[in-house]
Amino acid sequence: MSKQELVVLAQDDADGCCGRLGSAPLDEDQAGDLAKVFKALGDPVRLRLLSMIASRAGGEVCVCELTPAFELSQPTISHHLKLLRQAGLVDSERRGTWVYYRVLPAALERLAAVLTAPQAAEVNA
Amino acid sequence: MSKQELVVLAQDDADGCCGRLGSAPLDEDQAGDLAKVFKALGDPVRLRLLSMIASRAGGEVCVCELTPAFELSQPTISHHLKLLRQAGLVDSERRGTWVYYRVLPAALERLAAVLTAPQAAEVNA
DNA sequence: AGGTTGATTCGACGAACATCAATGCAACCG
DNA sequence: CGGTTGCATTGATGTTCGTCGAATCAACCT
Repeated sequence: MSKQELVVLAQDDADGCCGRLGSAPLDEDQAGDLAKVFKALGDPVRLRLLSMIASRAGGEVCVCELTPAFELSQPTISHHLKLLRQAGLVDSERRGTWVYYRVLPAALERLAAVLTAPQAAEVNA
Repeated sequence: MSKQELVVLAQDDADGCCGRLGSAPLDEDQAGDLAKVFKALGDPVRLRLLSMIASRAGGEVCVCELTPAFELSQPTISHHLKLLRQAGLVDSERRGTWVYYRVLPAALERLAAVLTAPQAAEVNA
């Protein structure tokens, strides 16, 4: 089920200091990978889906619970969930009849780290 | 120059607990506003532009320095900078002949906060 | 004023995207 | 087995987006 996720969220920051926006200009590859993830977040429906999954106590939400929360067709919701999966933000698991989605916290953390300023050299006040 | 920025990055978190993804499902408005910002980040060129601006020690970068860093036309770069501006991520100022861009750190911080998990109620291990 | 350089705006075009109806696949149940 | 329900995939369509060339605006400099 969790086939091809993006690597940018899984890498272990081996090269000293990753891809923080404020540390050094991103090269094309880093920017391309990161852009795919942010693009996945750049849709209201996907953001709501992600927040519905992330804010669930048990950590898991059934698709059967997500779909009726929107005034969109079932294939459309499925499509958005697929994009969130391919972005490496969530994972899914089938248990019997139903499919459950779960957030991959490491992905969100890494993304937040990218945005966190490394209080770069006195941002001249 | 800094005309219409999005409000989502400027609000002061008055309503108890903002729009953290893990706290509660986002409503349509929150999701819509946030999506605009993430959409602005969902392009490799804009990410590189933002990182070039953010990683600059002085905090400011001249457009004349950004444009030649890409194999794209000047209008295209200007367009991307405009989107970053409208997303409330950067601000620009004209000084004489040249225009300088600067990151709005609060915007990035707020965005990072949205992605930061509030270690919600025991993510059942 | 006229000319030059830096930057934004405009108009157009192809690519990518969000959406849906129809179909396909998987698991349950009689 | 055949029927039903839950979810994913396919194919098609209207919209948005990224890009460019051309035109425009802003500031400098004779």
